[in-house]
Amino acid sequence: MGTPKQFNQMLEKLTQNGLRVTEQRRTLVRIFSDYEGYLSPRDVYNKMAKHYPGVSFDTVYRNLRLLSDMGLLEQLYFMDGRSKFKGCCLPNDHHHHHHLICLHCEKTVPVDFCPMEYDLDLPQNFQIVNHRFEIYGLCEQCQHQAPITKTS
Amino acid sequence: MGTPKQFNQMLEKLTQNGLRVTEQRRTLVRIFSDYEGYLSPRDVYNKMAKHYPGVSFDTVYRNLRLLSDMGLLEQLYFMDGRSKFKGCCLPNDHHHHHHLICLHCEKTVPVDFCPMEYDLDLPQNFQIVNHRFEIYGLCEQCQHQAPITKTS
DNA sequence: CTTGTTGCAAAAACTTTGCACTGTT
DNA sequence: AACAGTGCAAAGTTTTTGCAACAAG
Repeated sequence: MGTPKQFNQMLEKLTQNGLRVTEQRRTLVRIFSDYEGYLSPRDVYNKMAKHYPGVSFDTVYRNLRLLSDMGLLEQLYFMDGRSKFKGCCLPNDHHHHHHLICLHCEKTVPVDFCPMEYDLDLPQNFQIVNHRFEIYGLCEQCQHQAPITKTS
Repeated sequence: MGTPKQFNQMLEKLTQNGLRVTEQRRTLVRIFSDYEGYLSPRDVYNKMAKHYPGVSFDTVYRNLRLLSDMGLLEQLYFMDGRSKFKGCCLPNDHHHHHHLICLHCEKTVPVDFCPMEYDLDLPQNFQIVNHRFEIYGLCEQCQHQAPITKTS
């Protein structure tokens, strides 16, 4: 997940959409372009609070929502229902893909394989709208340190 | 999803685990053996309340949790994070499988295809713990009546 | 009778909303 | 100067917990 490139692209897209670039938003964008995994609203709030002791939760929520509506962030509900955000993979890489997700650090690795490209032998009468495919596990780093986190 | 067979199996399993069969639990089990899709805690509460105007939410929650811990119910967080439960497919059918899920009525169709059986060319160093594969769409019935519900 | 289960009430966690003030443009 | 964005406080949801009364075995 590129740092300066993604950072600038995200800020640009903000102004393109007629949004103002406040310090809070700049920080938010920084946080996500510096981190290649998922963060919960609370994680984000904590990171934000280091720069702005006075940030409020609702600002975090509002901006997370805004940025994901705008396509800058990807929101995912984990298997256990927790809401998480991460910076979207860059538009260049922006072909359809899925992710390996580390249960411990929640960083991700993109996977090109998509089950929908195969002949799934699905019932004819079911109209497909969408699908979801995620692989959960432990990345190399976390395999050594991690007490196994529960999956769901 | 069998009705009387599943109903009895579920009650049996309750007593096997040393749990008491209360009217509330009997009703809960009935609800799930009569319905082949996912229900939210609130859905369940509403259905329960028809039989027991005085049921409390916490009883619903407690029992949903108990029954899924015991393996009688399957809990799933949808793509939009909503928590849902459904009766587990019977032990006989209980080989690994995934589901088509109707976005409108939330009924399910099992799918035998599992992406993990293929050679996914994953990074060697990632230790897989778990995976998730779901296909969302509209079942035949709902294709005709349904105003498309948003997916996530 | 013993002990698990329930309903109530209250609280915790998470997310959203209204409003006056502030900071970007 | 105009108005989008922020912080605060308050409220809406969903889920959990403590406790006394109750009911299943």
